[in-house]
Amino acid sequence: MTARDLLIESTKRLIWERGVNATSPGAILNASGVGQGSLYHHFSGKPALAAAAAASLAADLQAETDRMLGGDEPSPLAKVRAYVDADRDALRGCRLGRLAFDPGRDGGVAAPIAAYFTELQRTLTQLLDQAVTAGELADSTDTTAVATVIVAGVQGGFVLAALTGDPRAMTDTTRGLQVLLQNAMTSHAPRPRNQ
Amino acid sequence: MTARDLLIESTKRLIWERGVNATSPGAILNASGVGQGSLYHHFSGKPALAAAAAASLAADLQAETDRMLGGDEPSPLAKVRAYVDADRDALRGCRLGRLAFDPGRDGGVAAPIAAYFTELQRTLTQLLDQAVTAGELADSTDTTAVATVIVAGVQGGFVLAALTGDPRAMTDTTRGLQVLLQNAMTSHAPRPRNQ
DNA sequence: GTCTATACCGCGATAGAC
DNA sequence: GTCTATCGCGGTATAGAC
Repeated sequence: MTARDLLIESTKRLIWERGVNATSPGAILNASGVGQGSLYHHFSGKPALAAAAAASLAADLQAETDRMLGGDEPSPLAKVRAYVDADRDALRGCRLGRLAFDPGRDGGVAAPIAAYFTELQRTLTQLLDQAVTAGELADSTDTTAVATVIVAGVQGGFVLAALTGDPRAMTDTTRGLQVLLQNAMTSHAPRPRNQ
Repeated sequence: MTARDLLIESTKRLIWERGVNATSPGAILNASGVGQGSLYHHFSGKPALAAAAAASLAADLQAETDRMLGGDEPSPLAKVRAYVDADRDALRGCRLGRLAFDPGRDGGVAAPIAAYFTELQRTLTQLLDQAVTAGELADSTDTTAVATVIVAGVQGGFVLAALTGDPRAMTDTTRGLQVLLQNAMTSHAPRPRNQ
């Protein structure tokens, strides 16, 4: 493994554990076993290295969600349900979401993260639209709102689990999201509104 | 205002803006106009000051939610709906939730925050239980899951808004949560007067 | 109680040898 | 390309005068 790759891999791991701001070049050099000169040879400085690591993390997550939400096999709704129920290490936090309020999240780091979440929200909305077309969900379903609350719910599950130290915050949250999807299904279509 | 209070108020403001780890004693002294000696006279160090500020922030939020969820006037479900639709400055983040992955969130800071969220989740669950008893929600409602996904959804809305720079992430999320509550209502329940 | 002066250390980066 | 040596700066805290 080249020094450049070692630096990126170590930075990715440290960013997941402590965030960008709290990850120092010294810690990265320690973790990677690379000398200081290599860092500043391959990158202009810490911000550039952090940006490269963030882009790689975003690519990793993108690949994982693609594997879960792509393909033609299960129904659109089943894919969304699978995303909600995916295995998550609740206490470690989302590799990207945990950086939302990290002071080290400058432009270079922020861009790939924003792109990942925008794309995830778009993909889920499309799947929900397909589920409506396929008759899996009621016609009246607000697919944008449902897709957003799913992504937000998962991120908030990570936040609550970390804050309380209790991973059940995540499982309770995803159970609530499944209730939302269940009640949106056509067999349980919303009752007529009185008015 | 005493020096001690000035220090706590300035620290609260800076913690909201940058988090605990990225708030230095120097910045606090600058913001408060207090001398360095006063800080270390009233507090053993930065961790103790941060803990006092976190406790004060938690008390502020507790008072705000008490005002919204307490009293006997509106129905239990209407209170929960009001919490979901409360005014929020999405891009600034939740004063407490944004600290979930802050490396400076040590035991002294973490405890009052965890207590606030545990209590909020408990209160919402109770209100939802009352709503079931009152016939506002279906008997089969998983009140723990719904309460948790509401708290998590709001926190995740903050996260997504910050990550994408778009406050609509919060409004889309709360709309999704209202759909969840709407679909959990019983057909015979009186509808809330707002929306 | 509050102030200024001082100290120590690690962060982030540069210089220049090999 | 990689290494070690060095630098300036700010974070965090202590000392001691007033």
